[in-house]
Amino acid sequence: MTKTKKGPVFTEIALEIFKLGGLLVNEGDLMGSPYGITSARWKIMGAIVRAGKPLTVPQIAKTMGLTRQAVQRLVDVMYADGVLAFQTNPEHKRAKLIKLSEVGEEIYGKLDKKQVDWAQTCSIHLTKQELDTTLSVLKKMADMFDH
Amino acid sequence: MTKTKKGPVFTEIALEIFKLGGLLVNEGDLMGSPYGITSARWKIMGAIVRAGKPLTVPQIAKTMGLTRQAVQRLVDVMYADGVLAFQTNPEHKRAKLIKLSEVGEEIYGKLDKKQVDWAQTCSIHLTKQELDTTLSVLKKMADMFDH
DNA sequence: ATAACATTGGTAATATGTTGTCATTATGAC
DNA sequence: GTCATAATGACAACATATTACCAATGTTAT
Repeated sequence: MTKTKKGPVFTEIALEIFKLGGLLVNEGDLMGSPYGITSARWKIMGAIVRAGKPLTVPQIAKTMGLTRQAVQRLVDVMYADGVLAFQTNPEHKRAKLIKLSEVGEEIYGKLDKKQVDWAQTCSIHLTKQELDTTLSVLKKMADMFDH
Repeated sequence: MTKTKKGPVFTEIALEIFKLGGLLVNEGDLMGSPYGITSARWKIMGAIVRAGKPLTVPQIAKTMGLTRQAVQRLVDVMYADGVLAFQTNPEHKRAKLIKLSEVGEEIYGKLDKKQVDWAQTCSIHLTKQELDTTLSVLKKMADMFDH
């Protein structure tokens, strides 16, 4: 009896993550559309805000699990759109630090307020324990593949 | 006291799902690369196999949570590559039924074997209960946004 | 200091996915 | 049967992401 029933469940989880990824992008796009912000751009802003300090492009990429090229592209268009600002990096001449512009800060504030309400509403029918377990499992999964 | 601590955890879960989505695509691409199959194409094949019968493009899209256009594009190239085959639909002249070709069946068989081992290995450090709870939460989340 | 190596930015090609639009074919109400 | 409506396929424009490559800049070992 080497078989377990865990493998198939793991597979179902993977498929559900694929589906949910798309659905969550939709949700984010909807919430951000009044401000011209897409899910991808919102996540860039979030990575910077959550870090509590300006970040370089590779640092943002690392945080989000994306390639630096993908982040670079977004950062460039978001700078052009005026929601991000650059700051010279005292420790590195080439790698500029990225922060939110004043406009970006304002937009992010409104988005974040919306998002907090959204998350609270979404979690009404889920228990704290269920959510904690889920987050713990997802983190373990990410660690498993993160290298 | 209207505040709960569930919202922030829900938000963390959403961010983890974004990251895991990318990591899982990588895993699938790696496993499929010996057969020229990417994650996206593998999932199309999986949707058909798991249905147990040929499906139309919109049916595949519905199953996977994608738009029919995205699926149509993949189905067309996979037909050109010879891994999918068409079958006239007795109940609908316009919507052809899609099934795996013989080559597709053979490739899928090998992929599936690999994937079963992979899922079992991945779930070693997770309990059945953790996995069940996680799947349940993810499904509830998907239902929440599925309309 | 210099040489080897790693990091960063930039660019291009490709894959995946969305929205929007149009024409065609099915379906259903009457 | 006819007409309004829905579903399907086809196509285009765009957004997001990857890999691959090159040039420029930093870092480290010697």
